[in-house]
Amino acid sequence: MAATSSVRDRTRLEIVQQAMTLFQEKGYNATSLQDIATAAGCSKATVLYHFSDKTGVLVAVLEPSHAALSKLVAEASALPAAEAQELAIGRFVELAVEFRGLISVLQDLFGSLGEIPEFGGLVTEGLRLTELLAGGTGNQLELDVAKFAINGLLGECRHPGERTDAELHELCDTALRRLLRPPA
Amino acid sequence: MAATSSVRDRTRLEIVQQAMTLFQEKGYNATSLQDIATAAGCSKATVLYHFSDKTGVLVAVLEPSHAALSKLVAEASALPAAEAQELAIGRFVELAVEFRGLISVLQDLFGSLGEIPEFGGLVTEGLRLTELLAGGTGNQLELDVAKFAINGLLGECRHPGERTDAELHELCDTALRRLLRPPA
DNA sequence: TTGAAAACTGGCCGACCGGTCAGGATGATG
DNA sequence: CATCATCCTGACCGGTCGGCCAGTTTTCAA
Repeated sequence: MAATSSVRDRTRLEIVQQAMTLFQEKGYNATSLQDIATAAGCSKATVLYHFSDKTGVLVAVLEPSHAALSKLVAEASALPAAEAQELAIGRFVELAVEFRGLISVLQDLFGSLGEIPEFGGLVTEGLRLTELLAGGTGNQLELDVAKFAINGLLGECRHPGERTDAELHELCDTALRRLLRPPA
Repeated sequence: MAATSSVRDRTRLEIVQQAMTLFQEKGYNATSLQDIATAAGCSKATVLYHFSDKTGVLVAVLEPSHAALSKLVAEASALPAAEAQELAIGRFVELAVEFRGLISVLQDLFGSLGEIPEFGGLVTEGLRLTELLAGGTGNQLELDVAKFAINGLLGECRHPGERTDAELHELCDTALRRLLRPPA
């Protein structure tokens, strides 16, 4: 009974999907509410009827990937350092490939992400992921290299097409394993 | 006789310097012509008197770093692959540190850089740098890893303060040398 | 000193932005 | 069929943006 797709749900879904596409193509800031509304086949006012404001649309677009990241960090955190690093590398690469289109959206907002309360957790989990990738050592250089790795990976996923998922996966896996030293 | 700083040159310089600071602090898109004018102590119309449009200010701000990149690419291109790679790594790291503040500006514009004619050369030279860093091999994976490296380095230079130039230099050098295999 | 060229500015314009609101259309329920 | 909540929209608002232009001020050489 809960699975019936109400009119509400259908419209919301259409808005979120079209917004996701536009955010990936033009970036969050360069996409207007009118753009989203036109693509979704409704009026700008309708978008704002379903979402509190433009940020609300962004939160909905990013929700699945955010949840996946949270899950990864939680699982890896429960493991010893060495296994946690191994798990983090493998699953993070998978995640990056799966959500490759959304990554440019994130990069577009890196400076202002912290200012949106809904994304406080995302920032925290990003930092936690850095530690996991660094292999649990407190070594500052290794931590910074891990951040370097994340940046490289995020940047690499930006340019669309041209690369299959398999190719992207191999590239990210290779680069991460060259960069990240196993923990001492 | 050519070195006398005319009124024109003094105002232009002030505008460019203030614009550079603002672009670094808030990003290009988030900085308005009025912001630049206020910081430079003149009116918005004056900014547009000295520069054709907002893009013109950006071109002037980026000109020194663009020139430095061109020089690096030109010098390295004249060398055999192995020496070219070595030179490219060392000098590119130095460049990144020297212009670290401007890098966030570049990243802010990565999607739209190609649309500005003045920056066509910059994009071309970025691609050429990729080849040089990859060690001249046609190997696609190594080329992609080189791009990965550039992205990581650019991303790492974004966050201001906190890291001294020396620390940033060490980090970038370490990461690049781990990532980039010497040519076969 | 003077007059033309260079430098500068206030005020204005059209476009677009995110967001609000009163009211019309639609669909489920009795 | 009537009713009422849900869904949706056109019109509008205050604000910011990049850019333009007519006209004033400053500079500087003759």
